[in-house]
Amino acid sequence: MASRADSAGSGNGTPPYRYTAALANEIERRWQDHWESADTFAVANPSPDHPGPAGEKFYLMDMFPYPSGAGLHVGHPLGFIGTDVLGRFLRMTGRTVLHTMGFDAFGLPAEQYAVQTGTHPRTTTEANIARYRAQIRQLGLAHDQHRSVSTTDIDFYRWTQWIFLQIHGSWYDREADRARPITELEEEFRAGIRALPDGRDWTALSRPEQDRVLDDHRLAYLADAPVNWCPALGTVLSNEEVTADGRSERGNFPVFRRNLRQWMMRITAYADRLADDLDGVDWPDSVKTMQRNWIGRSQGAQVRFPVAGSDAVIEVFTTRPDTLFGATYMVVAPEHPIVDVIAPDAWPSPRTGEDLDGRWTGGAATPAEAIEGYRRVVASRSDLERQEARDKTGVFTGAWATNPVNGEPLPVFVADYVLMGYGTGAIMAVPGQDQRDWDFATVFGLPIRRTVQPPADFEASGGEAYVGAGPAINSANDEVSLNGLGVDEAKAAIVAWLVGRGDGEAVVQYKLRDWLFSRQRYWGEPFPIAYAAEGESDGGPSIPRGLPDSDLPVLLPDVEDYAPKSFAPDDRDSSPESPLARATEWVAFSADLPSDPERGFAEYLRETNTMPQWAGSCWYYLRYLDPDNKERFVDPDVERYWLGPRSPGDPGGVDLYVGGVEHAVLHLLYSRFWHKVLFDLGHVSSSEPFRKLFNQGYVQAWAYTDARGVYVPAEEVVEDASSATGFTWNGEPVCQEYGKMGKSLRNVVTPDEMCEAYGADTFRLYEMSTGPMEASRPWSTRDVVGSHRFLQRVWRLVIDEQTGALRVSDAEPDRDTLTALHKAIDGVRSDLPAMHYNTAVAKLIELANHLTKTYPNGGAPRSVIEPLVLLLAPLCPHLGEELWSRLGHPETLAYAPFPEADPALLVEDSVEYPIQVDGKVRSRITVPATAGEDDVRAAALAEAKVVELLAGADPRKVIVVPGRLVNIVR
RNA sequence: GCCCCCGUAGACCAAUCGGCAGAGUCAGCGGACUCAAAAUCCGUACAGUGUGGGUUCGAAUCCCACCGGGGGCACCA
Repeated sequence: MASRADSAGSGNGTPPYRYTAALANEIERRWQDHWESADTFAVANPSPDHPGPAGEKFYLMDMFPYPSGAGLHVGHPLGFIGTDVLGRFLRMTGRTVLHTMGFDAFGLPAEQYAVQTGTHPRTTTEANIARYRAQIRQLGLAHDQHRSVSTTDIDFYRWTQWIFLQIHGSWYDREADRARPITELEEEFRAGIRALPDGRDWTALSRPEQDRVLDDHRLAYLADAPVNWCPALGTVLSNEEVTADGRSERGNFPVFRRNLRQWMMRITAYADRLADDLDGVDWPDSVKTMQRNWIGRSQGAQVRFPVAGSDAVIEVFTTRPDTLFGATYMVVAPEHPIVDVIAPDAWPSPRTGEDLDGRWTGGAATPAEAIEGYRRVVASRSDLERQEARDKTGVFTGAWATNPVNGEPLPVFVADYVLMGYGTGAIMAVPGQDQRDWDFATVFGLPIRRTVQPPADFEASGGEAYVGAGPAINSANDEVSLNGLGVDEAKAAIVAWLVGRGDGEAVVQYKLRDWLFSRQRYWGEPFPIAYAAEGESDGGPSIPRGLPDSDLPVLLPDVEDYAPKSFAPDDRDSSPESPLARATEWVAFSADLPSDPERGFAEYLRETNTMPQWAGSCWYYLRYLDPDNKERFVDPDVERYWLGPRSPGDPGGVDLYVGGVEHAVLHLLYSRFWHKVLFDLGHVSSSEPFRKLFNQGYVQAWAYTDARGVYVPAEEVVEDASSATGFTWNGEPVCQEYGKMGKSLRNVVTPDEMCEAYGADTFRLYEMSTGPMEASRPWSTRDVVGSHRFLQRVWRLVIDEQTGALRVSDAEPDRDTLTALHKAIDGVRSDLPAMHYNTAVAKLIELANHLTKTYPNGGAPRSVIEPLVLLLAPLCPHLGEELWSRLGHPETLAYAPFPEADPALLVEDSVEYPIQVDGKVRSRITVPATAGEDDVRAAALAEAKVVELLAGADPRKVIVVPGRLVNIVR
């Protein structure tokens, strides 16, 4: 590495004015300073005295980074450089570009560092941000620095708290299908326009009772719900933060389901809109699919099965009501409360006369004993174990339910393949049409009845449950028959019948759960919420009270100890305890809260949880628009200008949002939800935050392990054909593997090293030329020199390496050179906006190579060199500015017009056509570019080799593809 | 298990509508410069597109099956 850095610098024989790393660094510093002092990339908002920038606006955005202590590696800036190239190109084509970068700075690592060292997380965070800013600055990114924000800025999180209060102060009106202020709901209750869900009279309720009714409707609410408790982290986590195998995404610690009282966000109210509105945004299909899967909408029916000898009714959700006649048993989740209601004291006498199947009872003396035993087994298994062991287990509850379609008795089981968290936590089991039910029925000796006719060879070829389409069979009672109907018709028919009898109805189910929004951490936004210290007048649970806007921001208090109470990773019975709870001076305060009007001036206790890291990232793109606004989170006119819909049906939003696909569900779903709440409440004019989303690829890297499997420093590994693995480190063979760049794999390369060794422009060019923006690609330090050589050639075309003088001439370029230039312009102009930077670079290299060859002793025409410099400038802005200024232009080229291709110069004078005979290239002809199809055909048929091959016979077919080829079929 | 994406020279990557497999970079090879080396420059070889079928005058491109790699979901009724 070190030797490469030296070699790219100036050596003894190096000409004095060569474009070396040292010169590049000097140029880059100078232009970065210039851009900063001239405020080149600042962009103004429209205002009454300033109607708005002239060009059509473009709001360009990167997913903002978390400023980690490790700093940037060469993988991080890939997207940042890509958006910068696009932004610079758009500016040169007359667009008004808003591009800046902020920091997502709340979160665990700074807090964990604080716990270890006692340093305040703000200190660490600010130092990391400063380092990031310096690293980003040296890359020459054209950001409007005035608009940069950090989620940890008090000025920023004040508005995060304000938005929380908006959400807390809202409810979802199903009829209007939008959120409305909770005060309007209260008014409707008071006026009697809207009935209370449980039929009580609003005016007869006490104030705390009224408040609890309202709390039940709020979009942010406290709930005792099963949450993901991570003892090792000492905090609860959202569903999205838990991996499929039941561990924390951060740290990979065990997570347990526990009932705890926590803040939730009613994102489920928006499930339909979040799914449907994906149709209107320009996002990758993969991300849309992931969000749709996560929301998991499915159409089906809810059906009620009465329990024999009891008032209890088991309600099930099914997507296949057409198979109702095939139900042969039922299953409820082990945690389902109805289990305790329906289980009889003793095993029922078997209906058929023989003894109850031993497999059903698990050998227990009573149903209660069997259920208790099974619950214990289930609880002791982790989510991971449950998924690995997919053998069906369960136990009979002793209860029988009645199938509403035919009155058949169905034994009711508990089994952990039915989940409490989905649907109603109970199913009707149809083994004939569902593989899971088939498996369970096989284990427990339950009957199997087909109600959909499988194909003829289905069972012969080993088919078990048949889940495909087909005519219904065995499905009729005295009133309704499904037999012969297709699946969809059968569903409609049976649902209509169920509805008529009051036994069920069509419903829609979602996998999406409400969003767990509180964390037991220090380094996050405090909630603007308080609870009456003396409790509620009726002695019921405390009611959370929103603080008035005038009390914002609620500042994070200083504390001695930043750590939440954490526990052994597998201590499932531990309970969370927030670090803020220990800041007793901060927690207790006196106030006269408007949200608690009856109490008057009283003692309150603050909420001691903090918000999750997602809170700030849910709306930062709005603050970029108006970062200094003291009155509002964003001025409505400013929001409408940058984000507003541009045509009917357009959702509005950021014009291009670039980031990794890892946020496909979490961040992108949460921010869409917040944005829609703000839209419903009239605070923003756009109904979606991000009109277009683009997922950039990752820079990956090779890593090497020695014989013990330990990672060795990748930069010290050499290729060695004599080694069995092809690589050696200190002479010892090492194995190559491919993965993320990171400290643990010992393969980190930093942009700082690259800037030092080659300059930022070389680094930018290299990253952009290694592949299309959406592709992941391996990092290869030794390849960077190729980009550097190209920039040296460009430099040499303009500047004499010996004297430093300009080498360009005022000569007229020849026709070939003009065509080469205009082809390059044409290509680059279409490649850059498509973010096909790799091919744009190739076209620039081609042009530079043409010029080098055509003008080997200098004197390339200024009329070609200047467009070349402008074409290169978005990719290599420092070099672009430097050459532009040396060519005699005093103004920055950041807003110079991007060259346009002259179509007349794109066409060659003549075209060479390959002549295929029967698909094989046999000959070539050259015809004038103006030749028509008939001329080309005639010329091809007259060609000597063709005449010879045809031997006088008429060809069967002659295909002329204009500009491409001729194919003659004999 | 289900769904999605991707397989092109030694490596990274190009190839409008199906139309001559090659734009560019690295590495390789040969040469110029040099006492020599580095740097720089010039020149150059290299694959028939993962495999097997199909459609077509013509397939990297479209269709089917399989193999390999990556990602997502995963007992969601």
